[in-house]
Amino acid sequence: MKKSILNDSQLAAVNKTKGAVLVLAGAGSGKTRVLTHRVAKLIEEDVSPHNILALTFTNKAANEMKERIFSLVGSRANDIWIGTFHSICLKILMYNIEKIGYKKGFAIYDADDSLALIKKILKLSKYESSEINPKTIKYNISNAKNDSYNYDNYLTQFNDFDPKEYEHEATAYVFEKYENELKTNNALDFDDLLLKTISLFEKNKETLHYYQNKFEYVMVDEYQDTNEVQYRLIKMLAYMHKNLFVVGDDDQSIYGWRGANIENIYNFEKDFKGAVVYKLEQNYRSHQNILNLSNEIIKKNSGRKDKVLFSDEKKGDKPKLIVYSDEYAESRGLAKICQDLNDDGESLNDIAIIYRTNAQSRLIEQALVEANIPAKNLSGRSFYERKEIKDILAYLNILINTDADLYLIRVINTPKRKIGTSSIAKLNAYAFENNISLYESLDFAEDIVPKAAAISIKKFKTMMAEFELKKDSIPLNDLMERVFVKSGLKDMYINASTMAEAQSRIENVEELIKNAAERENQGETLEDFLYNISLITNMERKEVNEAVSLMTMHSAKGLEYRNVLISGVVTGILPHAFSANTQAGIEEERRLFYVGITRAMSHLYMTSYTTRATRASGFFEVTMASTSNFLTEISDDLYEKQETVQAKQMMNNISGDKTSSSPFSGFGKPSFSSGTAFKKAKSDINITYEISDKVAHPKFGKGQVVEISGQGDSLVLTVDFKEHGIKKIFAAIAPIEKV
DNA sequence: TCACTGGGGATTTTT
DNA sequence: TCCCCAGTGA
Repeated sequence: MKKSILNDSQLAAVNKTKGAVLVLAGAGSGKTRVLTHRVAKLIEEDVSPHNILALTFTNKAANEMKERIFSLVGSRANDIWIGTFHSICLKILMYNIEKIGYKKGFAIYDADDSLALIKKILKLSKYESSEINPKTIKYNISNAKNDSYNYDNYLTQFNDFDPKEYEHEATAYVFEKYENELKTNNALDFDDLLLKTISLFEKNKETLHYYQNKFEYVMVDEYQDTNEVQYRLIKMLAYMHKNLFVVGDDDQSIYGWRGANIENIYNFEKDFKGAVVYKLEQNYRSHQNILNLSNEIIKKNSGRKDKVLFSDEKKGDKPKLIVYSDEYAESRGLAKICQDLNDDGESLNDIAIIYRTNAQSRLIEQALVEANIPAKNLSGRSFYERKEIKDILAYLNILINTDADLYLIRVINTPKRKIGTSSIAKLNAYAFENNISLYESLDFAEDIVPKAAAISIKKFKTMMAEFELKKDSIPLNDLMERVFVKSGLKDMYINASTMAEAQSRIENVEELIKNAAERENQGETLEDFLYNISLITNMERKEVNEAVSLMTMHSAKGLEYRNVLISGVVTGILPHAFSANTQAGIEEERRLFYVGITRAMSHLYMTSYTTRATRASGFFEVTMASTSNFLTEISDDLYEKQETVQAKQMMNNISGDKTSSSPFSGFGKPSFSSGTAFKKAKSDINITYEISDKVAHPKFGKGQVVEISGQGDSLVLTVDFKEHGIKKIFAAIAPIEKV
C-alpha cells in the first residue's frame, strides 16, 4: 500500500484487515478512500474477490465504489459483490427464492406499486371512506417491517392508550391483506427483499452457511444508517469469519424516518467483541471556514461521538447567507449566483443546488431555464417512475410473471380498450373465488363481463400471447419496440398530449429500449433486465454538456462539489415542520443541514427568504418566514449575511393601496390566511401594492376587502365574510422584483 | 358501462 | 403541477 496517499489513521484502518473494525469517519475525511484501499489491500494479499462483500445504501455510492476499486485493482473488481443492501439481497433471492415458497420470476413492487395495492385494499375495506391516508398506511407497514414486526404482532407495539388507535387498527387490517396479496401475486416489495433474505437464511441453514462461508470479508458503508433488519443481515453474514469492517459517521445519520437506528453505530463495540475503532477527523474536502460553520452547527446535537473536523486548507471565503423576499426571488437569485460563478470560471458541473424537499426544485428549475442555465436533477421523479416507462415495463413484467395482478391492472385498459373498472372488478372477484390469478381469469371473460368488454379482453389476451411467443425468439429491443407499438401505447402518447409531451414520452421509451439493447449485448435476458432496473432509480445518462446539479440533501450525501448552494434555509423547511416536534426529529434535521454544508469544497451559499407562499384550501397563503434557527442559534461571525434590496423593502415598506380587484399576477388566485396573509405585485423601485379586494380564507371562506390600513410593518385588512361577518385580518406584504 | 371533463386538493426525506 | 374524484354524456 502506498503510504503517501493515506494519512496515519486511514492507513491504520486499512491495514487492520482482520476482525471487527469501526471507522468513525467525519464528512470529507476520506471514507470511501479507506474502503476502496482496504479492498485493494485484501486483493493484494491474495484474498479472492469472490469472497468480498461491500454493502452500500445508494446505487450512486455502489457505483462510485466499483469505479474506484476498478481503478486500483483492474478487472478483478468485477468479481467483488458490491451493491446496495437491496440489490445484493435481490441477487441472493434470484438464486434461492424457490426455497421459501415463491416461484421463479417473482415480481418486485416498487413504492408506487405498493401504494396502489394498499389503495386497492383500502377501497374494499370498511376503512374506505374514513380519513385514513393510504400513504400513512404504507409508511406504517414499511416501518413495522423494518422493525421486524408482522401483521400478527403489529398492534403489540402500541400501548392501551394509543392515540392513533384507529389508524393502527386500519394498518393492521391492511397489513394482513397486503402481505397475502403480495404472496399470491408472487411479488415482493422493497422491504421484502431484505426480510425474505433473512427468512431464507433462517429457514435454510445450508444456504446461510454457503453465503457465510463465501463472504470472508464483509464491509458496510454508512453504517449509521442501518436499520434493525439490515443489522440482523450483517450479523448473519459476518458470523462465520467475523471480518466485519464498517464505516460511518453518527453526525450524518439521516434515515431515522426509515427505521435507521443510530444506536447501531454507538453499540458496535458491544455487539462485536474485540472491535477496534479508528477516528478520521482530518477533512480533505472543505476549507476551514466551511468546517468552522459545520462544526458549530453539529455541536448543538446531544449524545454524539465527539469529533471535530479540521482542514489544512485555512484560506477560503466565508459561507454566505443571502435573504430574499420570497421563494421566487430566491430561485432567481440562485440562478444568478450560478451565472456569476460560471462567469468567474467555475464549471457548471462543479455547482450543486441542494434543498430539503423535492417540491422546492420546481421553482429553481424554472428560474434556471429562464436564465438559460442547463441543469440536471439528480433526485426528482426518477426515470423509472415515469408513467410511460412504468406502462411499458408493466407489459414486459406480465410476460415474466402472470401472477402479478398489479401489472395487469395497470395495462389492461391502458391504452383505453373499453375494459372499465366494473369489468375489472368482476374479473377480480371471479379470480378470487376460483383461486386463480387475474390473468388466468381473462380466459373466462365471456362468462363474467359484458360482451363488448369480453371481446376486447379476448383481443388483449391474443396480443399478449403473441408477445409471449416472440419473447425468446427476437432481440429484446425488437420485442420492446413491438410491445410499444402494438399495444397502442405509442399512439396513445402521440394523441393524448401536447407535441412536446408526446415527444418527451416517446424519447424516454426509446431511451429505455436503447438501454435494453445494450444490456442484452452484455448477456442479460428480459428477466435480468427487469430485475436489474427494478432497483435503479435513475438511469445513467451520458451528460455531454455542462450542467448545474440539483438534488435533495438526502441524495447529496456522499457527494462533493466545489460550489454548493443550499436553498430554503428557512424554519419550517429546514428543520422541516414534520420533524420539528421531537428533539430526535430536530437533531436529525440538523444532521441533514450538516450533511448539506459539508458537501462544499470551496464556496458555500445558503439562501432564505422572508415570506412564503404556500397553498392552503386552494388559495395561496402568504406567511412570514424566517431564516432557519439552525443558523440563528449560532454565532453570526461564522457566515456573511446579505439581504437583498427587495427583502429589505419588504421589511420597511408598509403602505398599501386598494388598486385592483384582479387576481395577483403571477400568483394565480388571490390569497391569504389567518394570522398571516398577503401578496404582492408590482414593479420598479417605487413600489406600489396591488391588492385584490376579493380574498379567500381557509376558515371563513370568500370575502370582500372593505378597508385597508397600515400599521407598523404590516397591514390590517377589514374583510366582509358574508357568512361570518366582518373581521380584521393581519397581513404582511411582500413586494416582488421587477420581472 | 365507459370515457371525458372540470374542479378541488395535496406535496419530507429513499431502496 | 399533477392526481383524484364526481358528474355527465354517449
